[in-house]
Amino acid sequence: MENVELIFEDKRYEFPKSTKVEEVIKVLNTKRKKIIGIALNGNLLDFTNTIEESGEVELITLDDDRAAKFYRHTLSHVMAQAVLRIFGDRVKLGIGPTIENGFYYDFDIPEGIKDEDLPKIEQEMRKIVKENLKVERFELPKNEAIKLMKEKGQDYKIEIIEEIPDEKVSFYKQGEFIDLCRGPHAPSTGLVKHFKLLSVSGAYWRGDERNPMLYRIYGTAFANKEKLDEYLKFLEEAKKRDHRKLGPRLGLFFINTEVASGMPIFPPKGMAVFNELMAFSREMHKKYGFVEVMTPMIMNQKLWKQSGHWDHYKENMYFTEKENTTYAVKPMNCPGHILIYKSSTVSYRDLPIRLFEFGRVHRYERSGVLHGLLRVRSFIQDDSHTFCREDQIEDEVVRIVNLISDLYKVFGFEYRATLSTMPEDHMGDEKTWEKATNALKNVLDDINLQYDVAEGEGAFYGPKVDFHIKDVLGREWQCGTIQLDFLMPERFELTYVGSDNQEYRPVMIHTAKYGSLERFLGILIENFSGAFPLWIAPVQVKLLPIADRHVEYSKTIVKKLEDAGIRTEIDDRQRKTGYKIREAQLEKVPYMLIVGDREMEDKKVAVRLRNGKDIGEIAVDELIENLKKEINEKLRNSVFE
RNA sequence: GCCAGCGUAGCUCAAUUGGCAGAGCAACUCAUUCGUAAUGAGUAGGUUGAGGGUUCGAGUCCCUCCGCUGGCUCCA
Repeated sequence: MENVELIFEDKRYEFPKSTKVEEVIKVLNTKRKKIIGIALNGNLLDFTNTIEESGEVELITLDDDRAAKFYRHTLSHVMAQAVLRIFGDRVKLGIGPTIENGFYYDFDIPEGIKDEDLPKIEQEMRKIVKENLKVERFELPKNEAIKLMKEKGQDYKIEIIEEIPDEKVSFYKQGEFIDLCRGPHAPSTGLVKHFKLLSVSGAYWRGDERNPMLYRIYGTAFANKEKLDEYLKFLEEAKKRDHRKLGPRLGLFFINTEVASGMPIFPPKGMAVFNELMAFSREMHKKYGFVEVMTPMIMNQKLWKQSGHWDHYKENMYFTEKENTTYAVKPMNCPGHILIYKSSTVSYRDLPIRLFEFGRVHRYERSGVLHGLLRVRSFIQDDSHTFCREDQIEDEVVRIVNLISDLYKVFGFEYRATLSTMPEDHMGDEKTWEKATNALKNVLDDINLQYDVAEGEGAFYGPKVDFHIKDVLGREWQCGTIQLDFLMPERFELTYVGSDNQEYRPVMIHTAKYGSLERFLGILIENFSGAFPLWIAPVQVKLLPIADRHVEYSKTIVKKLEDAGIRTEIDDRQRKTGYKIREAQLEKVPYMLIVGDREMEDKKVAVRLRNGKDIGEIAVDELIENLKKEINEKLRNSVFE
């Protein structure tokens, strides 16, 4: 019989091929407790798997990060088992995978699941954990597997089995519960004690809204109680940083949902932040060779028919009518920029032409998807369109990637890049799409930018590279985007004159860097929990005179700071200093300047930071110099720290 | 849009089984002139998201609509 050779902690072991992992662990392990599985050459295997290849083995104990894959998966089965016990056999199972920080399972239940059912299900789950059921695995040929699922009335499972290409499929069994599953799983239900069910929601079967809606229960689970509590506490803390709470409280924005859902309104403080963000983006665009333009908000629908929006984007557009003519409120800025390109004859010497606009766009979004500033119906994009020759694509895309990464660096944001390919609903032929997609792919590979591929997620006119940033709960939001487009130049018959005096077709690169300024601001609020870096803080300095007799001197300081271009306020109300400090701190004002008799005497100010640090007395000129440095260099921390 | 939950003063939250809508903070007035996270007293603030129904009586029970939250779908 064939043997396999395993290396474990520098020692060699031999086993007959196809030995069960459970047996291997018995031999390898002497003392370790709570072993949940192994990694063989980095692949996760549970107790029920067999060893089919030689290689290096690691034991995975419950506290190993990789253990979560095992016990969360098992918990989704435990949850399904509990649901079946409570609601009976008419429950049909959908899918039940692990996710970041937890797991879920989708159920088809005639009477539905309500929030109040969760404690009941959780209780039954704890019973199953207590029963400490052994988790077993078996394989069946597909036709027998289908027969088994038919007996159990599990229609959705049959659908899945039919699509599995392998000859055999695997099942996992614990007590009376059997589920089609690839694994891996914990060795028994007794090992997975620290969990909590979080919410119920609807989810279409296979994510398609033409399919029936199933009930999805989300849960979270960790290796020990401390980690579970820590995560639950994190969720609580995250709520406090939610931009939808913080933003209005800090006077940054609000949304009047009765009048205009998804259309944020910006009072002075929000506008101050907005202006800084725009000024910075403007500066960067200039540095990277873009020129700023402006185009109308409302244009004749025939423009949108020509661009392809009418055929592929109509559902997301707002329309208005006057004098028997239909106009569209722009959902994108590209057609406007195309008009600018077409307004003169372009020579190959003029290319690339890089047009840039802070364009306000309106897009109809279904009511259920709106989310504070992160998902709105009206927003400003720092949008640009580069018109260039095909041989210039690479340079231009690299230029934009650099611009985006320079921009994000200042905020300290990490991003994830994705390459989105041709969607179902698209313009143009597949050959053009392939050309465009490969062009983008080549650039990304050349500059060594890591990315995931998002199949079918491209824009209707071309493939794109998106930059995603996380919010406070770890949800990712698409911000920057680079879209390569061979099709709109075609539809608008854009041309340039080559050196041979012939006409050629340019290529368009659509991009947004922040993406939507609204969305970017929302993410900023959450990431800094409202305590912005000095350069974007709406109020940068607040004067806090101790008594009325200090107000006049304080106002001379306000004047000095304002003259230096620093956004300054004074709190000259008749309140105690402690009260004023508390308020300024809750407003997250970066610098509080306290002025009393001592400071007036010394011709100085006492500086306090919003984190509570007392910097002591400083001369105003020296303070201004330091603040200017902090602002100009866009530092994220105080120069006094 | 779909599934589930929620909607009381500007904000945070109370209101036994259906039985007189209330508190803190904020606002306003007055007093207080105060040193690193809340000075005191007083005043005002509401068609309980909207509309309909059941009832002697509805914030509370039922229906419809609007909005929000978590997901799904869609997307910057």
